[in-house]
Amino acid sequence: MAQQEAKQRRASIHDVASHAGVSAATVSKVLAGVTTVKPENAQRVFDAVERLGYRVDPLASDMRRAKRRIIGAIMPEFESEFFGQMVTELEGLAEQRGYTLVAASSRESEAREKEILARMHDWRVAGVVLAPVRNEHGPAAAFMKANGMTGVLIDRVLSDDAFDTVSADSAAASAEVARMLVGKGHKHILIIGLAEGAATVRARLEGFRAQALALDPSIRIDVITSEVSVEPLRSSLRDYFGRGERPTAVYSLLLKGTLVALSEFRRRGWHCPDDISLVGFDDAEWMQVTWPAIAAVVQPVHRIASEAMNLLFRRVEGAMGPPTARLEPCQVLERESVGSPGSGPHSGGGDRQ
Amino acid sequence: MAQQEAKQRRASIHDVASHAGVSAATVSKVLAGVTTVKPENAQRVFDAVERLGYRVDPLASDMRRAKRRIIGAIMPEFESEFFGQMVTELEGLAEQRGYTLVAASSRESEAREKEILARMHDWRVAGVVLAPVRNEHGPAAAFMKANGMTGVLIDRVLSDDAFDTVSADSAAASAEVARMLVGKGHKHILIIGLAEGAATVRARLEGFRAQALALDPSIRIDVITSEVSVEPLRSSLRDYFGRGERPTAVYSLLLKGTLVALSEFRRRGWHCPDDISLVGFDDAEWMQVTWPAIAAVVQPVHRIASEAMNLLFRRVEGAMGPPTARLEPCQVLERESVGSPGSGPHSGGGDRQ
DNA sequence: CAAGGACGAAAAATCGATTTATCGATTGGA
DNA sequence: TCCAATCGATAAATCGATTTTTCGTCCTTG
Repeated sequence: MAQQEAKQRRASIHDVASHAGVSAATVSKVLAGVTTVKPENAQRVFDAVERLGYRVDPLASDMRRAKRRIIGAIMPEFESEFFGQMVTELEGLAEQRGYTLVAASSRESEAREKEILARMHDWRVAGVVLAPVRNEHGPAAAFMKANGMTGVLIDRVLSDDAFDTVSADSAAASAEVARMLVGKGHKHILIIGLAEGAATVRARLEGFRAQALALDPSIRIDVITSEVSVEPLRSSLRDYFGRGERPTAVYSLLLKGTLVALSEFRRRGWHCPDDISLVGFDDAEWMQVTWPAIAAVVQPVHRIASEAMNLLFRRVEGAMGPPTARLEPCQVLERESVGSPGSGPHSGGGDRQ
Repeated sequence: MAQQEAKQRRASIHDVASHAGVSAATVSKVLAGVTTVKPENAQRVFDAVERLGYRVDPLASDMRRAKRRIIGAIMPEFESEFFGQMVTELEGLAEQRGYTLVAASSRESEAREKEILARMHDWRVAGVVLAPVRNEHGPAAAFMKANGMTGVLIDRVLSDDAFDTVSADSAAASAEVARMLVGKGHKHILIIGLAEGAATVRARLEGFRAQALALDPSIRIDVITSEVSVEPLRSSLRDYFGRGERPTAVYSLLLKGTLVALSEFRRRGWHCPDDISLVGFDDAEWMQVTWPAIAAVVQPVHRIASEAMNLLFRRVEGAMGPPTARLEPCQVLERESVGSPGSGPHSGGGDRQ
């Protein structure tokens, strides 16, 4: 029954109307749950819907409303666990409310980010969840403002004067990492990160530095950053170690940095935590199955996603008022990659101290 | 200029028409590149478009065509590198052709997979790229057939009687792994995998077994599979080692299995490749920065994605003919996790041999 | 000079739903 | 008994494009 006509063309609201012996307007009202329809007619509509296997065409349905039931999501990439989980969460939450999520990857390019946003504006999306490539002051956010779009900024942002923001509490998490490392007796720590991720990465850096120095003013903290990509970071790190610098711990402010640090350790034959300790911002599944397991800061993906969607839908429904800036707490997982300096077989206090 | 009216409502084709002093139909034709328009009028249209910042509304534009410029993508998950890259690739390819990609995660559930598909059918997508949870014979593919949808199946499929399929050449890659392990002298090899991924995983298994036995008929190959999830696999593996089984190499047919194997090695304090060798199907960035780097089969994500899109668009444009089944070659990366049996310090031939 | 094309553009139909305006029938009150 | 209010449902307008049809000119030709 439903099989044969499926091959042809799908039933429209008019087909349902004629089968039920009512007008299309009545069908629309019945399906919208309006009560001013005679129960008998409503039943005939439901029967016809059932018989024809009718389903509302979301595209046609959205035509007549100003805000369409589409949410856009723009992430810098999909390849990492963090953003992968984020998209999964956002998609589920959008679907729960009857919205369709259109996700796109800016591939770490601000130009592309803006283009995608323009295309989403063409679609007249109800709202956008944007994880900016750089920070909240980029061209994408500006475009959203200029065009009166509603949206929420996540991840690489701290606060904004136009949009709600939701991020992991990088500073607090970094302070906890500092307590952990200083508590273990580390007095020379290297921090690696990208300068580009401005707001958030700076928060991670400052959160760590402030806490570490408060605990031990004599501590030495070196910082290596790269402007844009990861590769310069790798060579800087190589130079740094090549100069004979021997920090007893490394704190990476981003996942790719953790990988770079690990591969440099490999090159030099250093082992964690005997030769050097390592903590990374951002957790990944593999980190707990390696020798040693890598200590990491876990971002609350689920909370960030659901808070972002809550805030977004509040705005979509017309909520006014100043933008809010939320920080969700992270969890710091202490694993085997962190030890006390000088406790390993190779030991070595380095050239300083 | 463009700023102020942006806040209000966007310019429609009729606004452009009246500004240019022509009809909406003419505007549509000019933008579609029809040549039967007087150059003078065409210029006026372009000017008006420029002045108003007009952009076609894709939703309204799609209303009148049977096949809409939307492509659906359904993946079992977004969290792994493979599917993350896949979505990125697919999105880029769809965009190149002026299509919008709507991606959704089936979260490894066939029921959800079918629901998503039904929703995409509601959107009247031009085509679907489906990476089925289980294989090509699931309810999702059946739904697509029953509803006359056009689509391409990827990844966990071998061939289908209705849809084009594109997968990594699992069998060939596994044969190469077999050559590698047997060549190193391994005579007792354990294979772990999920039974569920039927077609592909079976191809990986058989591809390995056939080649290994061809090279050395006396070789012992044990197989541990779990029906659905990874956890049973973990406990089976634990039991297996607990019984005193000591294969000299493990070949994992899927990424999660590689993680499980690594974590079991960890529990027992075994090191690669001294105590046991390890090869995994599917590569990940972290695998080359661990001690040791993990040997892996790399799937040609880029080729799979672009082949899938090529085939899909060919069908969207009306191409007929029997479905094709493509297998794209993988690359096997031999890394430090693979050695010769008995060469390590702990050595140990196990209880058999 | 009238009929037949050719050309360019406007008018109108269409896609599939939602929403507003309208209409007919029933009911109530004066 | 007549007008007004109420109820339920239909007709029509709308959303923003595309596509088909129609229409008016100008040109050509017998």
